[in-house]
Amino acid sequence: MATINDVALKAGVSVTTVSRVLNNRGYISEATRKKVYETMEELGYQPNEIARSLLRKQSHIIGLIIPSVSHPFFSELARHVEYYAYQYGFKVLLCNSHLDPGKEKVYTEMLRRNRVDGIIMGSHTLEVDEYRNVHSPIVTIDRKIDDEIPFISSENYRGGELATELLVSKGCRKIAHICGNLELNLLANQRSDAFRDVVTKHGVEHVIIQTDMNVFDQEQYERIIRRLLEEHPNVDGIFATSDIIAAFAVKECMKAGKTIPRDVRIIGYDDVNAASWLTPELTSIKQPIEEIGRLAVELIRKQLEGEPFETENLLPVELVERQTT
Amino acid sequence: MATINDVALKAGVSVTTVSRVLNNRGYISEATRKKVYETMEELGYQPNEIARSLLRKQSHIIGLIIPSVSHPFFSELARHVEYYAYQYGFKVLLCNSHLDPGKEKVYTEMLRRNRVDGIIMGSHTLEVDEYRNVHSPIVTIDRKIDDEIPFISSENYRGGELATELLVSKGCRKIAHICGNLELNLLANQRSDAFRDVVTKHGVEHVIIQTDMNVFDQEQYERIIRRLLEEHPNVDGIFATSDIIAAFAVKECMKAGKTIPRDVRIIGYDDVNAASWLTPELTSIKQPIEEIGRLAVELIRKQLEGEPFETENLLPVELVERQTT
DNA sequence: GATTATATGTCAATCGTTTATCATATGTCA
DNA sequence: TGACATATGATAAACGATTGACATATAATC
Repeated sequence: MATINDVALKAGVSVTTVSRVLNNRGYISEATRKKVYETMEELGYQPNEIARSLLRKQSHIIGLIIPSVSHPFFSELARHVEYYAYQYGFKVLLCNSHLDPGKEKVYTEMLRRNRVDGIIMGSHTLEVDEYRNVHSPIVTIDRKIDDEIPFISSENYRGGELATELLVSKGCRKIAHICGNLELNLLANQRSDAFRDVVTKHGVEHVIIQTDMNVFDQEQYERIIRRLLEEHPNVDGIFATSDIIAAFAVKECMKAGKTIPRDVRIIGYDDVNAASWLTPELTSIKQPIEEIGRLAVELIRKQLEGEPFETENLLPVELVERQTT
Repeated sequence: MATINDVALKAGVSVTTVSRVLNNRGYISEATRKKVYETMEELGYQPNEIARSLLRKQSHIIGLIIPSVSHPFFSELARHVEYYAYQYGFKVLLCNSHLDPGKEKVYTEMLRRNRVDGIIMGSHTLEVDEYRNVHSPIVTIDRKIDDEIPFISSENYRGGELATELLVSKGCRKIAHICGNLELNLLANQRSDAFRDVVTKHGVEHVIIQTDMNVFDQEQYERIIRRLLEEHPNVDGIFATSDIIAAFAVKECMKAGKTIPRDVRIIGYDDVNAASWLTPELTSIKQPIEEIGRLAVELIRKQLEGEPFETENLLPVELVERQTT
């Protein structure tokens, strides 16, 4: 593979000159500039970014740690992160933690060894101290670590409120709430707080069920929901904490011979694309996934450039009513 | 950030010794090894992989270029690629081309500048020559470039056959086939060849409709299918070339008051996770996505290590019959 | 004719690591 | 005693670029 030396040699100029052309600094005549570009073309020369990174102490790489790209929410998030990263001149290193603390730790170390410019953390099984040990700019999605590390989240409490209020206002008398693991210190848990509050306020009967949030075990979802319907056959409203869970709820309800939304009203969360692929189309609480992705990259950039930035970033959510309520 | 020099200084040994510990070569006493490890721990030292990459001329990074991670097929593929890459000690750089030839070109150049060890190409808008210019190991998904570059695909013709035969055997009299852009030189187009052959063989009436394969324009799908149902109200079988398209077909058919599978039978392709989230669950042709991902990484590895490898890799497909047929 | 802007070159240091070479110990074994 | 194995160090080159300092040459400008 051609080096800057080869280019200089072949073009009959010095490496300094080639470097000047490459980086647009100092005086360069149009003639040599052209000559150099031609030679680079002929040799198929591409500057070695690794050498540049070493010198500049900037890799222009952002590490993205998420539970799994195959979860619709994170796959959409990853797409937007990649899109905006690219706009700002960053590349994205993809890491799926599968919510395994060991893997998550190893990934943060790997990213550190590779001197990434920043890390976007969407998976949270680590202890607070371990985040501080990372030493490079971090942005956290849906979890507040401390007052230093910026995080992005949407109005989870508001979302839970909107969802629950909707079910109540539609006349549901017994509402089930299916959420992720409440042990994990996630801001998403505020949705469940809101659920509890609203349902209590209106004196509506309710059930809360926790899952592992593990998309790969789809059978777990089926099992949990089937059990819910068996133990509480009179449930007439379900608020699921993700659209995927909601989709399974729809499926199991229909299997049980219930008509949606007549017998059971169901609302999901996130409003991923898949929510509108379903029949009936899923009512959901929309998170601004694109904006979350954009902001995450933006916050890394601001930290790098020493610009001031907000630590708390709460984005608005929105009720999208479709056919399941 | 601590360097190997800092470690050596603090541990009271030479850099050579630290390097020997780090790379497990030469003689090292247990005592110094321990001392060095402790010092690294204290300093939070992580070796600079950029410097290593420069010297070793190996970045241990694989570039993954796909149309979009938010398309379920590619999001699952990306997850498996990342998983196996990690097993082999590679990292994954994510690139979404959005099927834009310009972006795809720029991405291959970027990956080249970053000296990635290999590229997995799942997006194919480039000319054959441009693949050859990449110079690093490539694996292509679903497209054959030439006799040199290895590609992975599944038995597309067989898949098309299975799908079409199923619809015919269920008694469909007029079958629609919705496929991607047949201009792109993709092996997936063989599904359409099979469709044509089977349908002709049985003398069954049929329609073929092309789409842009652009997931982000979901309205396009809706429009296309709505038009199909208007212009050919007597269609009683639909073979879609992706599960997403099939999901929209299900939705539009139900909107048109048709019962599935009584009035219209629908079969998708890929068998992504989402296929079983739907109600009714989608019949589909299953591609071995995990194996495709595994093999892709494996083929990069083999090229790097100079091991012999197969150029043509055709993996088996499987009919998964569910509720839409 | 002196000054200045433009254009290019040489040289060497630097980024953080690895590794080869050579040197220098000490300890062990025949 | 000599030959080896073990353990560590000093030194320098290399990976591929960038950059500052300094030199030199031509052309344009006052």
